[in-house]
This record gives sequence, structure tokens and C-alpha cells, in this order.
Amino acid sequence: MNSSEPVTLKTLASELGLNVSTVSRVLNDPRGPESKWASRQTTERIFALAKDRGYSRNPHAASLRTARSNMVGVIVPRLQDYVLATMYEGIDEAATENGLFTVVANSLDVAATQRTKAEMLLDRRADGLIFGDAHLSEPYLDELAKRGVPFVLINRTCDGHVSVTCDDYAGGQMIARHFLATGRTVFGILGGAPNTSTARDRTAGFIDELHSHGVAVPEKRIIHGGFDAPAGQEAALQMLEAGDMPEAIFAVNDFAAIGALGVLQERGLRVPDDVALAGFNDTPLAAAVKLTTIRSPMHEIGRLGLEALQELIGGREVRSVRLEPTLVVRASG
Amino acid sequence: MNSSEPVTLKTLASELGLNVSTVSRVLNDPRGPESKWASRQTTERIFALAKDRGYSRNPHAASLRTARSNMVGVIVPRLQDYVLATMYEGIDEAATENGLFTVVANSLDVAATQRTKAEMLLDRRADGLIFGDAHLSEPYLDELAKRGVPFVLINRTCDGHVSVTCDDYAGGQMIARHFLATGRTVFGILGGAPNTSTARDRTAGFIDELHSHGVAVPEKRIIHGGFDAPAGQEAALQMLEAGDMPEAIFAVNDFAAIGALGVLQERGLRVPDDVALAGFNDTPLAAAVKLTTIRSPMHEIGRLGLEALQELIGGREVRSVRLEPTLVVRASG
DNA sequence: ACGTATGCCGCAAACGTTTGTGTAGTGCGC
DNA sequence: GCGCACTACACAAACGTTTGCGGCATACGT
Repeated sequence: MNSSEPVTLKTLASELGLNVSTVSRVLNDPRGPESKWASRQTTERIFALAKDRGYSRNPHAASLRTARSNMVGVIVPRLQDYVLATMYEGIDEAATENGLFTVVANSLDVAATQRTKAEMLLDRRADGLIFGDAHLSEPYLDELAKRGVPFVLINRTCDGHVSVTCDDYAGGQMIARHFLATGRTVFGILGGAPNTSTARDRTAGFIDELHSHGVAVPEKRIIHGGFDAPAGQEAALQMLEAGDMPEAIFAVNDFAAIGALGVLQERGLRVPDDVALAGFNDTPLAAAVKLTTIRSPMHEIGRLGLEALQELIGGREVRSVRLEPTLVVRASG
Repeated sequence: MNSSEPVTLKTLASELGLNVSTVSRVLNDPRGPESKWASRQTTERIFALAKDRGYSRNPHAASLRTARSNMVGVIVPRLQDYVLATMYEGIDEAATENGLFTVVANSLDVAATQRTKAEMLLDRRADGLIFGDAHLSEPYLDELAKRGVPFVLINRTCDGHVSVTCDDYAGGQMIARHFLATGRTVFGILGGAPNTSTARDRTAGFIDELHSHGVAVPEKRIIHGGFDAPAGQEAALQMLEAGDMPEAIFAVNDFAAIGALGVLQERGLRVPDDVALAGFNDTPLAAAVKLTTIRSPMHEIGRLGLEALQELIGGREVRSVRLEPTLVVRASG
């Protein structure tokens, strides 16, 4: 509440006529006031004084002593991205509940930056790391595993590492079934960044499901690029210029879908009458433009990601998790 | 690179036959290899060994000693919000360049949470705070100021505290002039959360500019609410049900504008022919739906916010900054 | 009456830095 | 040959915790 000298364990101890060790033990006991480290009386006096003086443990001193920071580092492609921002919110929520705190950094989806940021967080003594930007081949993650650094992946998987993701393959299948059920027969895909598991699995689910119904998607109607709106625009233009517009397009990401949507409408194509369109993730953006999409449990992925990391840090065995998505049908298809 | 024992100053010192103090001074000297704390020879040996052993300073020990964490806390209404996420990116970018790191927390725009999160960050010994969620009346900020905690506001102002913002008033004026220039005469406002400076100033700029051209906006056509899409939808519905649709609507936020846009189009109103619409901030969403809006320098606001905070922490005097916005005309108005 | 358990608490050694205060040795001016 | 200023280091005391090890009572069982 007030002035000068910071209040430390020593302050409290001397004022109570106790030793710092006793105060420390009582204050740290998970049983709280039921602590067995001191008499009922003493325990209460300690808590009372701590509260009165506004004591707060110095985390640096504690971390120095225990060699644990209670901090976890999070690396995402970009926080501006609603999807990753939401996952991060989930992570941070769970972290706060567990007395941890998080530090987040953008990698811009480039490997070198990912490494730089991760090492920066480790220099800060992060207890573990969460990556939202894994690629299909990740020498750096292999190296980290070898070094014994605890980490988990979210959103995207990578062989041999623990991850918490949406069942992207199932999501792709759902869109395929929906398109078939509404009578479409010719399909195109905006495939996103090909070196990510999300792009790969969503595409594969879509294609496999079509295939099992006797429909094939020719290579030329699978257009790769990025996950953002400009990438979607470019892909749509490419389809238009090829003069080969499918009856339905599956974009593996809402933003790419929105980008494509803009181009299609500008060129006078009616959505969904001339061409149906679906995205992936169900961002607010999708709702605003009436886009059919797959809702993925982004917040939950973040939460589970943190919980998995905590298990890992605690030295326990952890298995990857894949959460079920749901189909959201809107006006676009 | 490898195993077991962590490498500390002591490790290096004893291996070099030096005292830890010498190693510490050399390694910390801003002049780097030109350090004057040891002979040229010794300096080089120190740097070489540090690099070879992969030494990294233990920040907890350093912070314990210096009572500075090199960490700044950032509090935003919600990281999912593109606007705040972008500002945070600016903050973090500048922080990284200055050897600081940032921790961010959501306040959900509620005062009690803001306080809780801020205190949590201060418990973690943040050197200073940046608030992106200030309200017009902020007893907590006054209290913090009294306690001598260094902090700055971004995005929103609050009397008596240092802030870095967009010139919201000027932005409101720009929209007003644009609407007038395109021949509109009857206006409505989606005013956002009334207890924020952004809502107040954008609205005031709009109204004052109209007023100076002899046009008034009656109270009943100023609808308050939130900054998100649902709030915009509700406001638009309210206007529709009042049977009193203006020729042009200024929403003080892109998301609210998008929400309104959806409702208007659903009701068969043509935008901009029946009613023109403008938002504020120029988010990608705005570009995607062709919304006329005001571009605010969000990233730069974040950067300058951090720099201002650094000055404050350094004990220097700091003045508030207001950055100029620009008008972006698109199809909606 | 004696050993042993248990309750309650103190001692002191770390953890890895930073930094104020020495202090040998060297070179210089005179 | 003395004082003086440097150079190039070393010493040691913090910073605030956590935690292994005791230790002194009192209670309890036999």
C-alpha cells in the first residue's frame, strides 16, 4: 500500500520474531492456513502480517533458487492471426489457472526466426515451449528434443513430437460430404502452405472422401500458396484465368476463402449458385461474410496444449491429442 | 550445446583463472570487445570461452541483484481483437530491439480484471506497464500513478496520464467531410462504448465537423453499444425499427461497421446507394468487405508506446503523442 | 523412568549475478 | 628515487528465496 523498503520474508520474519525459513514454508504450503509447518496460532499471524504488509514473493529470488521460472514460451506465426491469437488466449488462460505465465513471440512462419525467438525464450529460462508454427520437416524441433527441452506443438503436427490439434483430416472430409450432398461434382482446392500439416491433412481428407465417392480432383485444381487473403485472391484469379472454374472450392483457411470470395464476386460470379465456397476455422470474419466453414476448437486446443506441456515438464508421458471439428453451413455453400 | 552442469560466470572464471567479477564486467560492457575492464587479450579469451561454452546470463540472478526485470507488462481488452494484437506486435517489436521482453494479458475491458492482471504483472516485477484498455474514468490508474508505477496508455487516452494514440477527433472529421463531399445530408452514428476516449473523440470530431457545415446529428441517431460486430448488428436493427434510416452511417469501429453492413444487406438496403457506411481502423476485414474507413497507425502506436514507457522508466519526462490517421475510401461509401 | 515419536521451529548453505572497494604492478614525470 | 596515475584485475557483500538438517520441547507408550 505504501512506502520505501520492499517487504521481504526477512521483514516479516523479524517482525514476527520468527525465522525466514518458517515464514517461507508456511506461505508456500499448498494447504494454506491448514499448513503443518507451524502452530495454528503462528500460521495465522504469518498470513495476517503478510497480507497487511502486502507481501509478494520475489519471483526472481525464487526462480534463482529453484531453477524454475514458472514461465512458458509460446511461438506463433503471427499474433495478428485470429486463429493463433485465440489459441494463445486458451494457453494463457490455462497457464494463469496453474500459476504459470506465458510469453509469446511471432516467428512469421520462418524457420530462422522461429529458432531465434525460441532460443531467446530459453535464455529467459522458460520451463517449456509451445509451438504454433511447426512445419512438416523441423530439424530445430528434433534438436530441441535431443537437448531435452520440453515442448508441445499446437495447431500443426510434426512427426515424432507431441501435438494438440484439430482433426484436420476429418474436417476436410466434412466439407467434401457437404459439397457432394448439395449436388456439386467438380471441385477445386485452395491448399495453403504445403509444408504444414494443416494444409496437408485438410486437403487429404477432402480428396480422400471425394475419392471414396468416385470423384477425383485433378492436380491442376489444387492451388498452393499462403493462408491469408491475398493468397486466396491470387489463387482465385489463377482459376479464373485458366478458364476452368469448379462448381465448389474448398479453401483450407477462412482468410484465403474470403480473399477468393472477393475476387469471385468482383468478376460477377454468384456464390454459391455459380460456385460454392467453404473455408476452415470459423473465424468471426467467416460469420460476417456468411461463409460455410469448419469450426475448430481453437481455444480448447490452446488450453490442452498448455496442460500437455505441464505434464511434460512434470516428467510424465504425454500423448498427442486430436479434437473433433464441426461443420458450419452458411450462405456461401 | 551439450550436457550436465549449467555454465555460469563461475564456470567461465575458474576455467580462465579469473574472478567472476571481471568476467561479468567484460561480458556486460556495452562496448563489447572494446571493453576497458580487462586487457585486450583477456577480453578476447573471455568472449571466446563464453561463446564456446554457450554461456547465457541467468536473468533471475541478474534481476535479483539489480531489482530490474527488463520486462514490461501489457494489458489489452482482448488479444483476439486485430487492432490490439497489432499494437501489441508493435510494442513487442520495439521491446525486443531494446533488450526488453513483454508479457501480455487480456482484461476483457472490465475494470476489476484490469486491476487483477496489472497487479499480477507487478507481482512478477514488471518494470512498467502499458494499458490498451483505459476508460474515461480510471481510479486504478490514478492509484498506480500515486504509487509511482511507470505506465503509459495506448489507443485510448485518459486525463492526466501519458498516452500514445491516433488522432481520433481528426479521423471523425475526415469521415464527416467525405460524407458531405459525396452529397449526404442525414447522418447516423454507431458510437461504440461511451466510456472510452476513442468513441468519444471519433464521435465528437464527426459531429463538430458536420456542425461547422451547418448540419446537426440528433441524439436519437447516435447509438451506443460495444465495438464488436454483434453491437453493430444490434445498432443497425435499432435504426431500422425506428424507421429512421440516415443517408450515411459512421461506425467508430470497423467491426461494428461490418456487423451493421450485414444487417443492412440482409434487409435489402443497397450500400452505398441507399445508405453509405464508414468504419474506423482499416482492418483487413474492412478491406475484404470494401469498407470505407480511417487507417490508424496501430503498429506505430505500439512502438511509440513502448518507447515512451522506456523514457518513463528511465526517469525522464514524457509527453503524450497523437498520430495522424488517413482516409481510405472504398465501395461502402 | 526411559525410549521414541511428533510438533514446532531455527541454522545455514546455496542459487548466479552485480558492484563498491581494494591492490599489485607498470610507466611516467621530475 | 619518489609520488602519481593508470591498467588489470581480485575480494566480498549483497539481492530474497528454498530446503536439508537439526534440535528442543512435550506427549506417549510400555
